Amino acid sequence: MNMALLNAPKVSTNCGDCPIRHRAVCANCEADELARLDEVKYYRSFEAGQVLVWSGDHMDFVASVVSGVATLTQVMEDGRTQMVGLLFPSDFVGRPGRETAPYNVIATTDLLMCCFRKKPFEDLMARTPHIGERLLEMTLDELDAAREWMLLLGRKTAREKIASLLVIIAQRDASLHLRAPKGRVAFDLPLTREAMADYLGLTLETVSRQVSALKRDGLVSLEGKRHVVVPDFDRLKEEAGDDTDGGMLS
Amino acid sequence: MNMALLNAPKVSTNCGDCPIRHRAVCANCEADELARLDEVKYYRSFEAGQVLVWSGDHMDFVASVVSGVATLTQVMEDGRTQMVGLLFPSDFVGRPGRETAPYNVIATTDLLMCCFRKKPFEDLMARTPHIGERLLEMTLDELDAAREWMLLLGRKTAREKIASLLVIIAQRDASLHLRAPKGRVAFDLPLTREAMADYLGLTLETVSRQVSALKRDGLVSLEGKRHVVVPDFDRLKEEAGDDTDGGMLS
DNA sequence: TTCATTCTTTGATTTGGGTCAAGGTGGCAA
DNA sequence: TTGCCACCTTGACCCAAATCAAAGAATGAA
Repeated sequence: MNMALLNAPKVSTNCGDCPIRHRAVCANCEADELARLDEVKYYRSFEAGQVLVWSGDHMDFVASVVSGVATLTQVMEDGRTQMVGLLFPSDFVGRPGRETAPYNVIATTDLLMCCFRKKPFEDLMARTPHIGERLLEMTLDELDAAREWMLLLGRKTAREKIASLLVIIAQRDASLHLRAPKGRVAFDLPLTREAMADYLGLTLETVSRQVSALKRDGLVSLEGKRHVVVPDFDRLKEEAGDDTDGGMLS
Repeated sequence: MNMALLNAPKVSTNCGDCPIRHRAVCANCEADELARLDEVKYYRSFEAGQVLVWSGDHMDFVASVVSGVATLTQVMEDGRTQMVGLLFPSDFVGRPGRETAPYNVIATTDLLMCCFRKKPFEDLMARTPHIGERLLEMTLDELDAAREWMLLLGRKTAREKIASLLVIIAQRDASLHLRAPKGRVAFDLPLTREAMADYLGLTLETVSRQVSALKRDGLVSLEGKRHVVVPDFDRLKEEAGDDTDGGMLS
C-alpha cells in the first residue's frame, strides 16, 4: 500500500557515511553539494524514552531519522495527550523557517538522528532546488498520512484502530527491508501500550483489551509483549476497515 | 464525472483580476510569468452541495479557492464519513504529480475556484521556484492544522469540539477581512450540522445538542440556523480547551 | 395555500469505551 | 533470590455519545 519509500529516489553511492534509508536530503545530494552538507550535518543518538525536544522549545535544527522510531505529541493543559506524528527511518522533523517546536518529540526506541543546523540548511535549500522539491513531496505524503489518521481517529472503532495501527507499523517496518507485507508477517512493536493509546485516541486499557481480543480471534499472536506475528496480513487489513486499498500512488 | 471541468471556460485575466486572497500562486507571480499563467488558468464556479471531484476520479487540475468553502472527505465502504480538509479562500487543492483524487471534494457553499491545468502548472512550477516554495509553506501550514485537528478528534469532548470548530471558523472568516477575532464576533456557518459532525467525528444529533448547550450557557447565540454571534470570543476559546494560544507565527 | 423536501431539534434508550481498582509479568540491581 | 519498578492485563462499573424515533422549522414548488 504505502510504497512511498519504494518510489523514493534510490540512494546509490554518493552520500558516503549516510545510512541508506536516510534519503530525505541525501537521496538528492549532488556530488558538489556534499562538502557543504558535511559542514552542516551531524549525528545524534537518543535512548528509548528520551525527549528530544519539548513543545515550545527553541529548535535550531531540522533532522531526519536514521534508525529507530520517534513520535510527535500534543499535550493539553490537563494532560490529555494525542500523538500527531510517528517517525520511522527516513522521516523528517522540523520546519525550515520556524523558530519554536510546536510538539514534543520523543524517542520511543533507541534512536539515531541525522541533524542539520537550521540556518545553513535553509541556505542550502535556497541553493539546491532538489531539496525543497523533496521536502514538498515528503510533506504532501505526511499530509496524506495525517488525513488517513484523521479518519481513524474520528470514525473507526477501537478494534479497527488497533488493526489499522498494526497494519501501518507492519508496512513501515517491511518498507525498511524494501518489501511489501503479504501473507505471514512478523514485526516488533516500537510503542508501549500507552503510546499506542496516544496514537489511537484510546486509553491504554482499551488498547490492551483489544489486542487481547485480536489475539483471542487468531488475527495476531504475540511473543512477549512486543513481538507480533500476523498469520494472514490480508485478514488483518480487513479488520482495519480501510476504504482505499492500493491508492497512495502519486 | 467531472467532465464539466474539462470544458470549463477559459478566463483570460492577469493577476490584477485575482481576488486578493487568491495568493496561492498569484502573490508570487512575476511579470514575465503572467502570460504563461494565463495559458493554464481558468475560473470555475459551483453551487452549494455540488461535488467537484469524487475520490478515485482522474483529476487533471490543481486549484485554489477564490470565494466560498469546500471540504475534503473520506468515506468508508459502509458510509462512515470523515472530513479531512476544510478549504477557505486562498486554500489550495490538488497535488502536482498525482493522477487521481484521494478524497471527495465538495462545495458546502457557492464556490469559485481558480483552476490550473496540471501539466502546464507543473511545468510552470519547475521554472518558477517561488511557486514550489509557496506550496511547501502552505502544505506545512496544512499539516500543522491537520495535527491540531487530530488532537481534537482524538482527545476533545463533544462540547470542546464544537467550541473549537466555531473558533476555527471565526478565525478563518476574520482573516478574510484581515482582522483577528476579539471580543464580540459574528459569522455565518458555512456547514450543515451534518458537515460539522463529519468535521468533528460526531453524529449530527450530538452536534445539535451541544450547539444548543452552548446557546443555553450564553457562549453563543444564533440568528436563524446559520448565523452565529459570539459575545465573548475569549470565553469561547477557553471552552475549546486549546493548549497553545496564538502560535500560528512563522 | 398546501405539499414536499431538506435541515434541525429534542427525547428515550443503548452501548462502546472510559474510569477505577487490583493483580500479573519480566528485567535487573543489590 | 529477593524486591523493585515499569509495563501490561483483566474485571466491575459508569457515563458520554451513539442510536432510534418523532416532530418542528424553513424553503420553494405546484
